[in-house]
Amino acid sequence: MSLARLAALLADTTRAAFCTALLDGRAWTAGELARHAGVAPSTASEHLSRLIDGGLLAEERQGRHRYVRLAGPEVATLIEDLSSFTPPAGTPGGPPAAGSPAPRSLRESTRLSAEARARTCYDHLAGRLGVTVGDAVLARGLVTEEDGPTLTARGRAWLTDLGAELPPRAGRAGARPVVRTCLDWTERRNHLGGAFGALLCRTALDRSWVERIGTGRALRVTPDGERALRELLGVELLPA
Amino acid sequence: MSLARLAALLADTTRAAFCTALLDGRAWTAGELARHAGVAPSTASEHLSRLIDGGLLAEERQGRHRYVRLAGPEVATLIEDLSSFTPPAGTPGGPPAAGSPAPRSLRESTRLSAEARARTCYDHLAGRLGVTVGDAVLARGLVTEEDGPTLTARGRAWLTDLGAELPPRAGRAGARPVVRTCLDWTERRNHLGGAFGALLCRTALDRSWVERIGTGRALRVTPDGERALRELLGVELLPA
DNA sequence: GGGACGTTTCGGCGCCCGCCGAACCGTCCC
DNA sequence: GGGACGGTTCGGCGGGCGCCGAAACGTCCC
Repeated sequence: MSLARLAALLADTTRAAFCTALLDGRAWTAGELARHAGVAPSTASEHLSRLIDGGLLAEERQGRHRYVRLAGPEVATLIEDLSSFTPPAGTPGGPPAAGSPAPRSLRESTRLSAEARARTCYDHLAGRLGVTVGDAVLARGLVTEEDGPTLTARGRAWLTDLGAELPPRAGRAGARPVVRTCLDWTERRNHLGGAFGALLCRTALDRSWVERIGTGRALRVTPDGERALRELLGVELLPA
Repeated sequence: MSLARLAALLADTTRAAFCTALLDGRAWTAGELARHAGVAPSTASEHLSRLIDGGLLAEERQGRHRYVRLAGPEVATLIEDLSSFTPPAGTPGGPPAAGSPAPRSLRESTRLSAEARARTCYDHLAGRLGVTVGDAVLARGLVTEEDGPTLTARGRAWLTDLGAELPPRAGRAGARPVVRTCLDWTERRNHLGGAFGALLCRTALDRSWVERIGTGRALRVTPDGERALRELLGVELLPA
């Protein structure tokens, strides 16, 4: 596949909307995506097939449902890179954004504020929670930003204490970078991505420090989570 | 500009060919690009205007010529990222590649072999020279690949000895990373990019360690360059 | 001034692609 | 079995976009 072909996959507003939606890291059904983008199910179906053929999405069939998700972290990174190339607020999937219509319903509005508080961004933490954790990790010297974000020896030890382990090839040439900064749409500041960010998020979910709210990308911090944040990172969360 | 709009700029084979050509880091005239891509000058003109409007290219008018180049390192990185996403040999701008027609002329063939030996990849070194330098820098501990490529203290000292200086904000959040690996099209291995790679290339050109051959991206290593490589990096170049 | 040349603007053509609705297929559940 | 529902396939429509050639504009050089 050529550069042009790959770009063409993302060059359609509907397909782009699908990909941005899938940036939450979850699997969506074809119908959900169709409604989300405001197109007929038949149209969505065709788009999905093209995105899958192109290797951007992976599918998983369950009964009469067709679940799709981003094919991998590289795809998420690619889409983030492209999106962050042009952040003039108001992009679909972006922040409430001046100039874009205000949320039309109460339901919509609570969803937005929940997502602003804490959510996933592909496979890592975002929203105020993500930015706060990122700041704390930096302040405690677990990660340094000298010469590009890097996990320090201290950070490595911290992970070991935590009982969490990075994938063996993380950071090697061609593999996923250990630490990546990712521009947070709602906070307009960086949060942590990369293998380290993903590991943190996975750990937090595994240990029930955070839970999914409903079917979206929004998260809730549990009491266990608040305690863990305080003890491990010295972070005191503001009340919602 | 939305994700889709940005992608649409690269979703056309002609515009993609322009961008890949411009990855050599030089400024091309509109006519050169038109001939390179095999389209009428009028067509090329329109494409260029769109790419410039979209912020991917920068233009500079000189007399009756319109010179264009990539708007910045971020653009180069973006295009590299997209291209490297799909390296099934035979891509335009890629390696000679099995399945693609062999070079049709002697001129073409010598150009290709010169580029395979040494060339620029946007603003850093590529080809066998680029890969060799990358290996040496790694072997001497100037750069480490633990946890993502990073410049070491030793590398920093080496730069000072050399009298070369990184831009002040390099590596900071949002700024250009100091070291980046970039997949080499001809060698199928990584060479060095990022601010460090660019600095090396600039220094080499400034001090006449390498020279441009003709108007393309190909480079020639000068006798001074061979000496510098030997003394600074312990590299012995193979005869062409 | 005049000719060569690089570039741009404008019409016009043709194709590709995204969209929908209708019909159909599978799965799930009563 | 039958109905509801999610997804897919197909035909057809419309718009956008890339292409070219012709004509015009600017610059450079004789």
